[in-house]
Amino acid sequence: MANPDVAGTDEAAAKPIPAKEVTMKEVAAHAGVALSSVSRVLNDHSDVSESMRKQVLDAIEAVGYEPNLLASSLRRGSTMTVGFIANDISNPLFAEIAMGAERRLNEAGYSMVLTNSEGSPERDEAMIRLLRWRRIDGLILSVADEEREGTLAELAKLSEPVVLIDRQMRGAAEASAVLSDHANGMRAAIDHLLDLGHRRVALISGRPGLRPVRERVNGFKAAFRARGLDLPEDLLKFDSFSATFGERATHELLAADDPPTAIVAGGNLLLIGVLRALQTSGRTVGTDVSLVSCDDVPLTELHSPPITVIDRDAVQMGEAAAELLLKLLAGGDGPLVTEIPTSLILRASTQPGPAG
Amino acid sequence: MANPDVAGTDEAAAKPIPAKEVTMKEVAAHAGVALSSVSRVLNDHSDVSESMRKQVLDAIEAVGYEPNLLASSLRRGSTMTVGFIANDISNPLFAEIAMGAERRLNEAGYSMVLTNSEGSPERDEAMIRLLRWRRIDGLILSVADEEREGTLAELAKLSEPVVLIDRQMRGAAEASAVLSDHANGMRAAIDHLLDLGHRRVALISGRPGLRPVRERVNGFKAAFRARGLDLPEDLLKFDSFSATFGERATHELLAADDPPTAIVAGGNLLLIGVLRALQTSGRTVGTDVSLVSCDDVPLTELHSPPITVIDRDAVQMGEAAAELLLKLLAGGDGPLVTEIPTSLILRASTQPGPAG
DNA sequence: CAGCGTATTGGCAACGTTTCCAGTAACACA
DNA sequence: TGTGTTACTGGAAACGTTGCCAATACGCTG
Repeated sequence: MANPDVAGTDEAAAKPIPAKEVTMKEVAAHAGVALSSVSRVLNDHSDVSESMRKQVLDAIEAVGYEPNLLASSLRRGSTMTVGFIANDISNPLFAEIAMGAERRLNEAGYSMVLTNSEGSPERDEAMIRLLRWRRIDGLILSVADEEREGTLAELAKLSEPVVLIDRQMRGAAEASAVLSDHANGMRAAIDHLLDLGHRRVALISGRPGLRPVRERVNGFKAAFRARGLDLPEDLLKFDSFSATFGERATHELLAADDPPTAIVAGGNLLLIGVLRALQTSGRTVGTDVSLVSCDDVPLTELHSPPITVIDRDAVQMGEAAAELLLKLLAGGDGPLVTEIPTSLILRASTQPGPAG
Repeated sequence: MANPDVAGTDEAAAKPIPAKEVTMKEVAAHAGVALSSVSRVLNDHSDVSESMRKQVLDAIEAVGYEPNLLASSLRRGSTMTVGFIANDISNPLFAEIAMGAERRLNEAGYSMVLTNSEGSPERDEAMIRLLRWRRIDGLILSVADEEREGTLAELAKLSEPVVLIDRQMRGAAEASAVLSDHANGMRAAIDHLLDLGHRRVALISGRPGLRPVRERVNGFKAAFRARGLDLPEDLLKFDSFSATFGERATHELLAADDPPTAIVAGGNLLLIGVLRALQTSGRTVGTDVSLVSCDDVPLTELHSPPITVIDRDAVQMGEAAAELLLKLLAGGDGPLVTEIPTSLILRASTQPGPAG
């Protein structure tokens, strides 16, 4: 009576028919065999006769059976699922990392659950917890805040293997990670600018709470120190990795008494802000102000003039992360670390400076 | 004896201790109550005394209980999970749609599983199947091929609600969808170019197998027809939505006898190819060839000259998709369709043409 | 012909939840 | 004191799998 008109009418029922799920039990009944035999066929067990296999497969076909991965995972204790927490999927860089990771994981039979923390540490925590409750087999993540206690606590409760992307966390000497060599990349970029005669070099970046920032600052400092030059402390601007901050910081820098002759933008969103600011303040990239950005995106290549960048292979980072995780899942013991190189791509946005 | 040294040694064991999972059973035992009471507390059932609630919550705290969502979902018959299949996460457009959808779904207590078909219809199918087997409660997707039989078949087997993003599928009059109004956007863009005096207008796009392409072509034709002008059939190039095709098509167009004076790129990847080709062939955007692209990305705004685009709010599309799905999940009956408007953003890449 | 290994199959107890149904105690009322 | 009601609690059966163990049949050896 819940479904008075189940029979007959070919008019599509308003409410989808509850449609009792077809289970292995129905398959077994239809084939006239035991439940366990169906299971054996489905899992390619060795002790299955050819006739049994055929009988069961036919029955599966006949009744339209579809496995229930929830039940299977519950029983097996493994979900064949890996979580991926990105702090901003809309950033093409992360998207590429995710792609690389997913491709490799799929090859190995795992599927990937991608979630977005939108740069919020609270969401990081919530996502880790949720994925843990869903019993993922492993986790790849790039936390929004390396210092956050809550995140560390949530991770500590996770007994499955974890691989960090470009992050290092305290009390997690045991954490596996894929790290890109930002320090050397930045070192090369600053050397290049210094060679061109620039001395007033600005760096606009997110907060040093994150490894990429720390490493880049290290590279930055190293380059100046190596030549016995003073660090232009007043030109280092740290806040968020956003376009709005990039714009604000650039305006501040340009308005100062002794403005920079070169600017390094620490990410593709920051770059957008920097370019906007340069444009509205009427400066020309290259001739008025030299410019270096981090990570190669379409904009850097197609801008006029094209923009010099510190690049790295994001897809490769994702693949490497998946690779490490798979090793750990196979029982390998960590921590495992892969370092991804960076390279400096020279373009017309970097031109000789005052002393050059 | 599987774990001879479980006790005592604080030296971290090489293999993580199997760590028998803490279940509701342990909570019940520790609190000295029945399993069902623990469940009632956890699910905020009405008939629970205050003392019982406290007792159970304390026990949960004490034994460090964590819910097993697999078991819960199996029993309940609902996973509170929605699948999202994108055909290219690395495209910022899809990333924004995904963000919008996830945000809205999270508010409603659902979590989103994002997967990437990388533009492959086979992967589309595999993903739909996998998500079905994982017993998702609903699906948002943008298929790679609207005609593909296999995809239709997989979708037909899915009894949960589905919302398409910018797609229309045969035999799925019953499919809910979020559609953007590409036809009017393109119509406006072409009108604009015709007003400027362009007659030789080229369109570079993916294959007409996808709704956005069909709709744009409709808008394109409508604009010409409305003025009694002949359609420049030779300037319509359809293949893939890739940068390489954009580049190849542009070279072909420019090399022809009567090259276009304006080009419309049907997507942000195509645009990259078009710009590369224009650059290598020494044409200046705006003065030599007018240019219109679809979807506003950083590159279009910051290019010199800035590029005129047919824009739409991608985040809003994602939110709308989630909204529709939530209505369907709440028992509303479909099909539901939301149309998202497009708008033409005029920039310097479109300049007067020969007849203007 | 008894005995035994081999190959295959069936039965059943898990996995960790939720939910229905009964049961209990306390209490008020007649 | 018996009865009905209310407010809670416990027990047990699901949900759809998998994997262990026992059971069966068969062919072969001694």
